[in-house]
Amino acid sequence: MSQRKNTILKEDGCQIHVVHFNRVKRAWKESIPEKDLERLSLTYKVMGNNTRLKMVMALEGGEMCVCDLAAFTGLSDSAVSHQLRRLKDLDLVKQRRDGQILYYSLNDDHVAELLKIGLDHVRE
Amino acid sequence: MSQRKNTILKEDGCQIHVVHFNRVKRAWKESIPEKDLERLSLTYKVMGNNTRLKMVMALEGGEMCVCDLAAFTGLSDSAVSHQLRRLKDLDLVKQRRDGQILYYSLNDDHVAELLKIGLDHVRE
DNA sequence: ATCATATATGAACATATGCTCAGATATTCA
DNA sequence: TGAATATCTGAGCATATGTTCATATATGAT
Repeated sequence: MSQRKNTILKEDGCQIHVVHFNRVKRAWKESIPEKDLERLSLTYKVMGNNTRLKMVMALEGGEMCVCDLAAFTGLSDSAVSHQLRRLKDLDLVKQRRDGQILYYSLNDDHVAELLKIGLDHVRE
Repeated sequence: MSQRKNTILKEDGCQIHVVHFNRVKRAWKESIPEKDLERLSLTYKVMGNNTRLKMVMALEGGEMCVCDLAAFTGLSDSAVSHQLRRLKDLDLVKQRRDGQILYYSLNDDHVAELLKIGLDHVRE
């Protein structure tokens, strides 16, 4: 294995400098479609915020409505509603209407699994 | 269960309006320490970015050095180095030096698990 | 219908984030 | 030792993000 950077001329004419071009090629070949990557990173990103993460963790204990989550987080109903929409856009939570009240809950158990593994990691 | 907002006077003197105060109290009681939450949300946040996520997924296939990751992502060595530091600060990756070359790899299998569950969720 | 309640939405603004660039470290080799 | 290579770091800047505020929509009660 070479221990020095090699200059590679890619098909598109660009020059790059790498130590292990075979590893780069493998990574390219194994990489998932850009669209999937985009959605995956959005999924982590949406959990990667104190407010939203608090909300998601609260919903682990059962469904709650917007104003409950606002009281819980100490934010305005509006702020909570904005964040709930982001969580819903990525299918992390779902909603159920009962009259004027919208009840939010975790969408599936992937979310709880992500929380569990994340916590395991943080506490290791 | 009441279907109307109730006005609650908290111990700190603040008034809040909630439908289900018991649920809010339970969520408070079950919530994790702020410091853990902060680190947990940082962990998701650091994965919630296209560049860093690409890098982490590439490292699933084995260790790579900075310039390999730069070539893989199409970014500068500097940009990659900055992002690797963020990943390392949260113990998502570790490094090993061999001469001038620093090899980065996934720190533990929590990372791979997070990737797997995230992908399951996105592809559901 | 009209009004009150619960939630959603868009604009605006302050802060955070990601990249680039210039220069600093660290390691190897002559 | 000094030059070359690989990576790191801090500042700066353009863009993204999170909250507030004002207002809109949806449901229920009178």
